[in-house]
Amino acid sequence: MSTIFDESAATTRLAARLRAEREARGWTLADLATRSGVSRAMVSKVERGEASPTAALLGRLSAAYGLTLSQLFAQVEGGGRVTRVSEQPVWRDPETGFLRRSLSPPGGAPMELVWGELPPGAKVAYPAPAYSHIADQQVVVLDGVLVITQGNVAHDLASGDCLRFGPPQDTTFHNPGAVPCRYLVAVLRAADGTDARPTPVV
DNA sequence: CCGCATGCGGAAATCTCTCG
DNA sequence: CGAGAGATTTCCGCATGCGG
Repeated sequence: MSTIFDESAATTRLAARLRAEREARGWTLADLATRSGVSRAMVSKVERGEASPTAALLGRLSAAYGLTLSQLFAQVEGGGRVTRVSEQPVWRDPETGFLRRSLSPPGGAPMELVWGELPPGAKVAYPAPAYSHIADQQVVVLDGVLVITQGNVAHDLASGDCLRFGPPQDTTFHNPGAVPCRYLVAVLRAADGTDARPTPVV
């Protein structure tokens, strides 16, 4: 019985991706733990698929790699110009039920589209480093209401409203409504040529 | 308020690799 | 082949959120 997506398969693929990224850099678990601020034990569990990382944890790991979350979720294979909905990498935050779908076809384009669904009352927090490799990011709300808080500034968004993100700050997505909030995110990656040395994370 | 489930981190145990 | 060092996994306890 195939659903639109398979979350356990997505978790397994993400785990493999995280390990591959670490090994490609020649980092040990301790190296990654130091750079991301996540404990060695937790990194090990996530890489083995024994723990489901929260959005905040994934944000820290992707920042340590110098990748956006979209790049982390992107399938390595591919190259077509169309990704069918059944092929789009999906990830659900176990803590909040937040659903994230990478829409853009793989292939390294600097711009990526991401689909988000936030359950009623749900709140997802991303640490500032998660945005450190993004040149520009804009969010448009499709259905429901969304409150995006950056630093100590809250932006109330309703259907059709669009927010352009500022410089990297701790950011919270909150759906204060009674129905799920659906929104679209356009991400422009920072052009940072050689990524041999990711920006150190505070 | 209590019990349960889950994410998380510290410390200990175990495994792997290198060198003499 | 054995010792030592480093890397990885496992165990255990704490914190938090949720439902009854």
